[in-house]
Amino acid sequence: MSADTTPAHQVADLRRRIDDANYRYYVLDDPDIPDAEYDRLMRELQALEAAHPQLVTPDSPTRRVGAVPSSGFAEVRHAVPMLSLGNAFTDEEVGDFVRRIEERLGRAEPLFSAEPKLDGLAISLRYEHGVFVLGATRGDGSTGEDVTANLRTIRAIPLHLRGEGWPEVLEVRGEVFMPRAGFEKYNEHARLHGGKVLANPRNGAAGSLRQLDPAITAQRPLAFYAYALGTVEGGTLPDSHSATLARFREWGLPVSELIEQVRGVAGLLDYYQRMGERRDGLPFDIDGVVYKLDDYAGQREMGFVSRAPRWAIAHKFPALEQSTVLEAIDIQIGRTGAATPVARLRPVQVAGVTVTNATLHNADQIARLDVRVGDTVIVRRAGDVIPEIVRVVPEYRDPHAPVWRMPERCPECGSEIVREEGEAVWRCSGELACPAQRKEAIAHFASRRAMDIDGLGDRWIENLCDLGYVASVADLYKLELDDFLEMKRRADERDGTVPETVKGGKVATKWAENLVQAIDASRNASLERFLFALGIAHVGESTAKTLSSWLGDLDLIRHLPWPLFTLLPDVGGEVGRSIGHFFDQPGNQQVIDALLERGVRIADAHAPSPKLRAVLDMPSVLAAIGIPKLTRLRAEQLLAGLGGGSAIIQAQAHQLELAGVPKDTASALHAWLAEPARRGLLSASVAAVEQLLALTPASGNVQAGPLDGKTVVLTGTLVSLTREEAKERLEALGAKVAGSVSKKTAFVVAGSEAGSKLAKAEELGVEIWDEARLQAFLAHPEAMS
DNA sequence: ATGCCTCGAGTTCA
DNA sequence: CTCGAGGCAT
Repeated sequence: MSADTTPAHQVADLRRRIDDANYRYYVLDDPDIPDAEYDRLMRELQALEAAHPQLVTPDSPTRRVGAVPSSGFAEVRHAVPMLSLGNAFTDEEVGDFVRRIEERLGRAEPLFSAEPKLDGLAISLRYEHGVFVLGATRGDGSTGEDVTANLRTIRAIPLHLRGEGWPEVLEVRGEVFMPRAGFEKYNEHARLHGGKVLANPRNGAAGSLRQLDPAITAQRPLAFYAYALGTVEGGTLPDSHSATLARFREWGLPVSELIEQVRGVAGLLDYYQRMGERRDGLPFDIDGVVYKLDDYAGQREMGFVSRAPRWAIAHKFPALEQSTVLEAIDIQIGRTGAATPVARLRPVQVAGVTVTNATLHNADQIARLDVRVGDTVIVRRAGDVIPEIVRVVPEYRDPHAPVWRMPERCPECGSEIVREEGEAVWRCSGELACPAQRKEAIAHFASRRAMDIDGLGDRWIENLCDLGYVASVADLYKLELDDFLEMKRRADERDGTVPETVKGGKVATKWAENLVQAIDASRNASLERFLFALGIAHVGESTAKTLSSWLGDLDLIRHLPWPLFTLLPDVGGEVGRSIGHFFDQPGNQQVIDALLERGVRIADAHAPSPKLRAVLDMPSVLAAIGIPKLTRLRAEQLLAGLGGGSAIIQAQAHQLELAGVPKDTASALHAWLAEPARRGLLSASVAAVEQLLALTPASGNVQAGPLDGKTVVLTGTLVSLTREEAKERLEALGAKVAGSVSKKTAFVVAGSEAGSKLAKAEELGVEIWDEARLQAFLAHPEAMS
């Protein structure tokens, strides 16, 4: 056995490699070994130390957990007090801060260190001869609690310093925090296993350090950044803050990469602005930034006011959370009848805007939060723009406030509000008898992505409906200029508003002319948009496109038995039935007839796509109908045995069995067929298969696109073309343009200011194209793969 | 049956 | 953007 494979050497080697791995991960942010490898090293070290207990040292990485649970925390006095910071909320306050320093020091634009203000817990770490010996919370600034055992479990905190040149005693101050990803993951795990769910990352970090059992702290995903100096004995440090932080890094202490050196008020405010923009994208929560005068001589000269230094200040971001009072919960009825509770709030400023409404999603959400009218609630505007109610403040609850219940009747039409078995949403059962659903249906029909009737907004739709000009979307196409003007006159009269006038005192009419023209322009519609505009449940843009491109003709679609729809990609039983149900309603067919009568034309009707031949087979249709026990395989046998689809309807039970179908399947089929409506559906479906086959061209111009079968995703802002144009051009080459990134995505086109989708793509290792690459590809699609 | 992956639907404010 | 839920691959 050679000298460097003795247990002592092996232990030393393993410890060095583990320390290096931690250093690369937490300080350099550049891990070089996978987690599994790290775990392997740790296990190896544990095994060696178990076999050779004499080799165990207190600063071994295996000793991070090991202390027994304590019954309380000892007090620790901070020799150098841990400071609190003054706050600035406005640019003026920052200007005042800088001016005070410049005046007292007699220097213009001194150098500042600008740092993110982490939302965690301030702590102090004491290293003696390079070994971590004591860690304490801030407490009241002069006395904190000894949480050494808990801090030892945090991998970002080195148990001994690297390199050389550290003073005999070094106190490092910094922030312990919980990165968002770790917080989410921890909570997900806790929810699944019935553990304690943490309210937010900040509370998570604080609570974790106050655990009496370090083994619990070890489970929590905590991290640490150093940002200040405490006591120093027996050694010297550089004469500036930024140089000290650089030294910290060399010694293996993690320091945020976001810290910068800036000058002048403009430099400070620019940093604040940039951090504000990046805030949502950071892996941890920050509640502002901190500016510190960089040179220690200047800091000493500035001194303190009470406990806060005059040489540093925290510039806070506007609060993302605010409390306000929930004044009412209203019910909003959507296009599909969904009854959505909306919180009416006492107006409050959140992250720079006034919030008065917030969605409560559905009744379950209200029950979860236990929100009641009159409650004081916390409102948040997080990464997205949409405000939400985070929780109620139970202390301010009126003890007599009743639990909120979904009203039994629709506030718009009085119909019953019902909930489907197993569904989350409650719906108004009034359908098109409900004025709210009618208005929403019309608004959807007219919307940009549907028929695109420019200028027909909510206000006009409301008036047209309320004053009886329009009951269905078809009525839009019989309106004339005078109808609009009369409608406006009556609306003004009703509301007591004064009609708008143009020069010369005449009543304004241009808006009405524009509307008539916009409605006329919408008469030429593509089948895809028209189908989408109808507002069939489960048929959005994508499904409308599928129906249009595969079937091609409105007349065909509106009379097709529903099982046929399920042959198309992404259309299953639920969606197929929904389409069929829509066209089964005589009222809907009448509306379509009226639209066509009043001049709506489908611009791009065509024969069914040749692609249809590949999927158009009788067994699939039979299997889709949902006859008990009748799988595709059985359907095939059945058809072979009976010699055709229509024979099934006439067949007696024993004939079915003769056809080679098991007894139970045969009797199930027979029982199913007993109902006339089902026989009708079956025979119509069988006939439709034949008809469709006859209509579908055998083959044809199914040319292979270079992107056939590939899914691509667009994100960010493109300069040379709009997102719509890019989508169309990619689709023309055979691509499917999806809205979210997954591992199946072929590539992501990232424009400027790309956000989460780009991050997701990077995470999944999906190919990323910039705009130039897209342009090059579109110019010569055949040249690239 | 289970677990992705998409799609549909609903939502706020300037 | 985010949920819920449908479709489909495994």
